[in-house]
Amino acid sequence: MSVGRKRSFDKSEALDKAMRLFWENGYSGTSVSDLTEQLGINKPSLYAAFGNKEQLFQSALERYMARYAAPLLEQLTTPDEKPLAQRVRHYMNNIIELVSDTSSPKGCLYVKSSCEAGGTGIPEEITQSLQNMGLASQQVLTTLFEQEQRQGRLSTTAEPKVLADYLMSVLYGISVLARQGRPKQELSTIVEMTIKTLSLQSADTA
Amino acid sequence: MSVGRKRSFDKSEALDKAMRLFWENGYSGTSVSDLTEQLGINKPSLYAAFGNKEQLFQSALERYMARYAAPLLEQLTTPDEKPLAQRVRHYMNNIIELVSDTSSPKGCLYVKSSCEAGGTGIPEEITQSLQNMGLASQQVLTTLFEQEQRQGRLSTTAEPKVLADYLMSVLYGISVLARQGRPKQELSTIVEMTIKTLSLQSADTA
DNA sequence: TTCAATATGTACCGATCGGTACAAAATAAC
DNA sequence: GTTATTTTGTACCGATCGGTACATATTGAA
Repeated sequence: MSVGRKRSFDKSEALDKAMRLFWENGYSGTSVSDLTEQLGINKPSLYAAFGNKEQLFQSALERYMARYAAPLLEQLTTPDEKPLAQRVRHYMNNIIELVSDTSSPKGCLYVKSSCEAGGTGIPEEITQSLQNMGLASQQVLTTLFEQEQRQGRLSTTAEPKVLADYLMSVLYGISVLARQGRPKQELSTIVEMTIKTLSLQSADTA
Repeated sequence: MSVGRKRSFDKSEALDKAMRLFWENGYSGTSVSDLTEQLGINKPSLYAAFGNKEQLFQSALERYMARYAAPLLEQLTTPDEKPLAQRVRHYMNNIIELVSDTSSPKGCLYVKSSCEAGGTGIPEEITQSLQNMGLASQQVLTTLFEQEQRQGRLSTTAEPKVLADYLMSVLYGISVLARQGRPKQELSTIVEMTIKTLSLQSADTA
C-alpha cells in the first residue's frame, strides 16, 4: 500500500504532546518551535503530518473533546436508574478530576481557548469550531434534562435549557478556578452547592 | 515643577485603550505594534510612559479591576437593608452588564487573563498578581457572608467560604459564556438559578 | 537667551515568528 | 537494482517580535 519512507514518530503521540502544549500555553502562547522541540520532530515533518499551526490546533482541540469531554458527557446521558442529582454530581466530580489532574495542565483546554478566542489572537475558523462545540454540549445537556422531565424525574416547571446553561456556567467557573490552582477538595464543595439547586428542581422533592 | 517637553497624549486615555486591546486579544495576542498603532503613539513614547509590555499589562489589569470589579464589589459589601439574595442578584446582574456590554470587549479581562496564565505565555509576575486579586475577591465575599451570618440573615449552617467560592464559580462561568457571545437575557436566567441556591441558605426561609 | 530635561520620530537591533525549498535518506513496487 | 514516492534534516525565507540608540523638537527654569 504505502510507498515511501516511513514516518519515524507516532503521529498519535505527537498530537497528544501538541494538545498538552496548547493546553498549557494557549494558541498564541505556543510557537511552532515549541511544538517541534517538544514533539521531537522538525518543522517539515510537523507541517507534512498536521498541515499548519492552525490545523494542528484544530486537531488537538478535537482530540481533547473526544478523549476527555465526550466520554464524560456520554456517561452522564446514558440511561441510569440513579437519581438525576446523583448522576450530575458524579459528572461534575469527574470534570473536577479532569481539570485538576496533576498529570496534565490545570483547567480545561476548551474553556481556555474560548477565552482566548474572539479577538485577533485566534483564527476565525477556530473560534467557529469552539462555538459549535459549546452549542453541541448545551444541546446534549438540554436534551438530557428534557428526557428526565418527561420521565417525571424533574419538575415540570423546570426549564431544561436554563438548567443546562446553569450547569455549564458552574463547570466553566470550576475550570477557571482549577486553572488558578484551587485544590480538588475546594472545588467539590461547589458541586454540592450546585446539586442543592438541582434538587430544588427534582420531582420527588417538589 | 515639570521640566521638559510635554507629553502629547493623554496617559490615562492611552492606558484605557491598552486595557481594551489586552481585553480583546489577550497578553500574547497583543503585540507592542498593535498597542502603538491603536494608542496613536510610537514605541519610545510607550516605553517611556509605561515601562515595557509586561508593566503596561499590569497597569491595564489594575485599572480594569479598580474601574470595573472593585466598584461592584464595594456596592455589594456596603451595608444595606435589602435581603442578601436580592443584593447578590443585583451584583450578579451588574457583572452580566459588564461582561456583555457592547461598547467593550466581551467577557472579563481577569478571567481571560487567569486562563491565559500558568504557562509560558504570561510572565510569572503577572500570574502572581492575578492570584492575589482572586484571593482578595474571595476574601471580600467570604467576609460579607460571615457578616450576614452574624446578623442572622444567613443560616448558621452555611459556610461563608463555600458560598464565596460558589458565587465566584458561577460568575467566572458567566463571563466565559459572555465571551462566547451569549446574550444578557440567557445569562440572567443563570443568576436566578443561583439565587435559589442562596435562598436555601438564608435564615428566613430555613 | 541659554540650558537642562523630557518627549517625539525615525531607524534600527538581535531574536523569533510561521512557513518552505531542497537535497539526502529510506521505503515499496516493479 | 531501478524507480517512484514519502520523510527527514538543514538551511533558509520575509515578516514580525519586544526593545532601544540617537537625533530632533519642545518645554520650564535660570
